[in-house]
Amino acid sequence: MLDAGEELFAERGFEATRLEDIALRVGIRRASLVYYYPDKRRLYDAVLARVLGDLHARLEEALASEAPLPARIEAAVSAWVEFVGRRPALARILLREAAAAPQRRPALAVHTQAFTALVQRHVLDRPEFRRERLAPIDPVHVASTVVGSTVFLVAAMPALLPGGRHEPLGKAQLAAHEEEMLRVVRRLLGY
Amino acid sequence: MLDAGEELFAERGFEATRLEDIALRVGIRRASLVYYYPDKRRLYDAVLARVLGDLHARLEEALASEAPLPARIEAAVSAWVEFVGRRPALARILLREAAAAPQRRPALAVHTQAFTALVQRHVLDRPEFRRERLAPIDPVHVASTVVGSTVFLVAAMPALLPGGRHEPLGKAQLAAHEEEMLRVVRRLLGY
DNA sequence: GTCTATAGAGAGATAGAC
DNA sequence: GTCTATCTCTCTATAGAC
Repeated sequence: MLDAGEELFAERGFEATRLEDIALRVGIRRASLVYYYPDKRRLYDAVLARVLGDLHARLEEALASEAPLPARIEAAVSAWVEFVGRRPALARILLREAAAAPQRRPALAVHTQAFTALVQRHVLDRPEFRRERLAPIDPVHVASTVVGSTVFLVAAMPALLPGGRHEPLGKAQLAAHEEEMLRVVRRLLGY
Repeated sequence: MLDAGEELFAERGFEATRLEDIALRVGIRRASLVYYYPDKRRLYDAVLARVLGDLHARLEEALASEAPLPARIEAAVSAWVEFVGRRPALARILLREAAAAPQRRPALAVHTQAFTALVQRHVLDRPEFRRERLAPIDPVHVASTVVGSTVFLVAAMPALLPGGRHEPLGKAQLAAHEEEMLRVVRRLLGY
């Protein structure tokens, strides 16, 4: 049910997705959805909460290890790329949320806070981080670059490749992208 | 009229945008829109055609100059960043189109062709390009990185910055991003 | 060109049986 | 839990006056 919603909301957007289609994919009728979620918006919220929760858990795992700081950051970037590569619906959902005017994304706002807190706790607040000689770059800019190029690649690129082969993106391309992201982060963080 | 459509389609998406709102912004009534565009989809197509046409013209200007190849490529990247920075609605529209499942973006398909042809003609087909010692990287990947990180930054970042200041993105941040994109392109193209 | 008025379709939400 | 049936609303599209 959340699976069906995740896929359809991602591919069509909230407004264009019909509850009928979600129900059909699950194998029940539209009215039966109400038994689980009182309305469309709450179903969407549940989809968003689940996928972002999963991502959050994965990133926390990478960031909270015992390894030194640069290795932990790189592990988080790798985890991110791998996670999105395996779950392209997240890429599409983030693209759509990013496209919406800021005042039109109340659902996402709650979650972004959790991610900034995560980075704050495991990176920015750490004494090792303060000792790093950083390039004079806004960390939000770094995050935006990594997130933006990854989601765009995962969502848009398969269709642009010759041969008509779509999802999922090839392993080689994903690995190349991961390398590229690591390079960007290393340079921006100045180590 | 195209201005109003561009902004609203960008911020809300095609489905969620009401013709009523577009008409209101123009200062006429909904039914009067029909005099110019027979239906909603054609208005959207016209919006897309205009903004992508403008971008195409700007990029062609940058790519068709007499300068040597690396300089022309860099000019195109700079033109791209500057163009999107001044027209954030394009960023949002591209984000939405990228998010849509491939088979659900007939409108964009026509235009992407024009851009790949542009690159083909002014870059890939040039003998100078063939002589370059390139990193073994897919040019589509390069384009995806530049486009994706820029549109995401322009659309999403203003809201993430402290102070509640939204659009447009500050000049300093845009300039920093442009530098970053140039660096990525230079490295990926191997010069 | 722009309007008012209305038709018509589609979709979410609700009621209540089984 | 899942269904059928229906209500209600919103929005696009159309007709036709000015």
